[in-house]
Amino acid sequence: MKAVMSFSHFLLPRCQIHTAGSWWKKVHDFSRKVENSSKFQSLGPNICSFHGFHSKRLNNIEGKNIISRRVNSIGQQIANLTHSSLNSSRVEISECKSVHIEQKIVENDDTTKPITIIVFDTETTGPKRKDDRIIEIALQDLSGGKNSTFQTLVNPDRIVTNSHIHGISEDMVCLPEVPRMEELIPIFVQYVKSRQKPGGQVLLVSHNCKSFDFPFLVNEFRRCSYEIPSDWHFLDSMSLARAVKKAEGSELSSISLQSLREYYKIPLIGQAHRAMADVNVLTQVLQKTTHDLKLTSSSLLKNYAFTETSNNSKKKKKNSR
DNA sequence: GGCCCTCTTTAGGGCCTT
Repeated sequence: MKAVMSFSHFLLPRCQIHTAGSWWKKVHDFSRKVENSSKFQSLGPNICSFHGFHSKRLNNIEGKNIISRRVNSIGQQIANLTHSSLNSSRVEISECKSVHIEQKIVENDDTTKPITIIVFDTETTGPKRKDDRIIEIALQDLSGGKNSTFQTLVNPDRIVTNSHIHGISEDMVCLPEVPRMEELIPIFVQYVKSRQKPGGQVLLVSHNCKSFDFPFLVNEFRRCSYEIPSDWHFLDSMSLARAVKKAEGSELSSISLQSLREYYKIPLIGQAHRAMADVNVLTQVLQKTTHDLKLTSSSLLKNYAFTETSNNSKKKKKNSR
């Protein structure tokens, strides 16, 4: 018999810039909890601190001492920051009340390898992956529970050319208290690891992932001398949307996230093109599409997912033709 | 840029993401 994994839809707080001055404290609290938890310890010592993992790569880069000092001092910064020094919360790791909704995705048959599905979205300074930078990231672990969502603005140290799209301006991100990518990556990786079940797999889902979010993430990781963890699997939900559109009798007009939202009559909570608002929509779109296509989480992983390694191999094959 | 579709595959155009 196939087990059934319920998706939960999380209510606010999510789509807002949250209240005063708690973002570093929340990261700090989160880090401390994760470090102290037996679950986290079981994931391996390299993940247990901000500075511990991928240190070989980090030590090879120019200015390593500066970055190491910054990463190492995050805890101290958190402790030192006062509410009066911050105008708004930039990072949010939240504990949310969950609301069970009807849509479910059929869990994989192979229950020995539980799959953590995390929907994510990024906002950037522009559409060019080589030149532009990430300025906002939001994630939502569909298994729900404590700390199931994560969102943050990111300081890109450059002009934001497309505020008209997402409403994020330089005034909001080019601030000393907003974390830069090199500071955020360890926290980001640690968060994902903390959601991964022991011995399980992780599947990161976004819309247009292959051509947009994934290459942006790869570039940011490389720029900061980190590597995408080899056990991270990615899924582009556009491939599911194409399958739904192609299905007989489908009235889906296009495979954009907006069209999918309208097609499935999903209400928009928050501002479209803000990371967490889009994550909310995609979470529900994913439930609907997997339901329509009768896909299990293991079939998602097997038939639709890719890793950085598999993606590179495919590119090499293509280029060698 | 990657993917899909077609007026195709020795290619070109449109969609999608910001």
